[in-house]
Amino acid sequence: MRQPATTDVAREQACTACALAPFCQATRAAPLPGAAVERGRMLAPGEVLFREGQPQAALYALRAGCLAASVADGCGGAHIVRFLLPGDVAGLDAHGGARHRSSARSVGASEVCELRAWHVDVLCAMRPALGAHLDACVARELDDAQRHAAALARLDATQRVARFLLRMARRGGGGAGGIALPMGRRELGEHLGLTMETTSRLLTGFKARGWIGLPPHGVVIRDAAALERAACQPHDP
Amino acid sequence: MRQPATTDVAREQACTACALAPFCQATRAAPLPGAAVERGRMLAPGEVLFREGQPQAALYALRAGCLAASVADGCGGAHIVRFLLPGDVAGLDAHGGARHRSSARSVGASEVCELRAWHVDVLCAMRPALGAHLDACVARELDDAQRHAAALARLDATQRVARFLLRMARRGGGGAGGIALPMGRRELGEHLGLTMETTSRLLTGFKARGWIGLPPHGVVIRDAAALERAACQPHDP
DNA sequence: CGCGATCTTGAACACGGTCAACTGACGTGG
DNA sequence: CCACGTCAGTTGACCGTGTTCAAGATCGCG
Repeated sequence: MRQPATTDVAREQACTACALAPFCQATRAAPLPGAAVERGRMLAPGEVLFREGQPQAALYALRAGCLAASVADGCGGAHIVRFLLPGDVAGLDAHGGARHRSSARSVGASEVCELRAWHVDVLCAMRPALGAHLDACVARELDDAQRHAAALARLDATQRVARFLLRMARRGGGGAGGIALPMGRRELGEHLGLTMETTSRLLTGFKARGWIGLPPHGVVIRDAAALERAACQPHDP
Repeated sequence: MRQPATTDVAREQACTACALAPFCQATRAAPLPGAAVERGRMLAPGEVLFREGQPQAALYALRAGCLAASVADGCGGAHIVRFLLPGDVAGLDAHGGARHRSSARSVGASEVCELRAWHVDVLCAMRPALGAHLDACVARELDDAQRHAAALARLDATQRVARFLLRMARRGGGGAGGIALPMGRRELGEHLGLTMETTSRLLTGFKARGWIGLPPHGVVIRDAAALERAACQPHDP
């Protein structure tokens, strides 16, 4: 739960559940033509993987660390649409088009595998199942985005933070005992539509009630049932 | 601008810009095998086209009227993710999966064309360009959803309403002079993350400043520049 | 040790929600 | 034809949540 767990163990865990596994030599029984996935590119903290409007160069599978996907709000600000954890794919926002519609930035240090865009096209043309797999990934992102919008529109701050923690836990954000929270309070707020201050207050509030623990750069969930309750009923003191 | 303009003229306008045109006999030079699109199914006001969790039966192209796409918020409420206008496609949320992840309800009376799901698969397998076309439609929906989330998270009520009006105008929600607003204030609020009252206040506020006119079931934009300004700078009296 | 960034905590304010009353359009039935 | 009911929209007064501004705590790092 310290800084990004870039051990070999963590990387291999990510690979078995990686969304690009069907494209990857390392995890396939039947080999694919050509060396599909280029592995192990490192990203420095804050480094930008791609930016809104840029032509799509590749798909990226996150092996270790954490990425933030964001879109500009047209008024000088940006909203973090989602956080990517090991095993997730970045760059699918350009699927069916040629240009990225969102940006991706590394939170802390990260490691990604690259699958060149032209390679994606070639492989999907040869194996229709691969194209369908990507379609399913995009559909899941669409569903995510719509549910996120629904949460922003209808839930109060407490519900949003509680849901976020439960979701991170369900996604296995760190496995043993605690969830890793590599992003700062400000970035958390930029994702949940809250200010840094409100986010901080709510987290310490949860901690004060014994629902969570707050080690540095992480969270441990102590009372999931209480969080589930808070995630649904509005206006709970 | 009265009730849904279900004239033949309006229908044909929708057809030329329809997102399912590549699948439709009526608009293609080169015919497709089989009668692909079944045209002209009528929907009563409030009628549900499909619901979250149901298996996907078809894609639907809206010919006339207006649909509301919504997702449940998990707490007994629902959020309207977007409004569909003539020429838009409904049902793409199940692309790459088998079940709908959102619901679609008719606002007022509507008319849709159906393209059976199995037919979509067959045609996409035969003509890869058709599959790519649908991918592009899904990508646009994803982008829409993410920008909508950004607006809900970072913009105040005035900015959201102003943007909504400009967007509707840009989408050609009714052509000559005025935009059709078939949905009620409540539904408008359910889309913008506001209450009926706030939505009403802001619209009448815009009208009082001469920025818009408010005929029944519609809006006319009188000062687009002022709305653009309001859409960006926050907290304007 | 001291500087800077991140996080926490406090107090006052304002935006938008809530509750409530009122208006006007429409449709039904006496 | 008007009385009546309903429903969508409008308007007003009040209040609460989350923001804003500001000060202090905590930690990492040179």
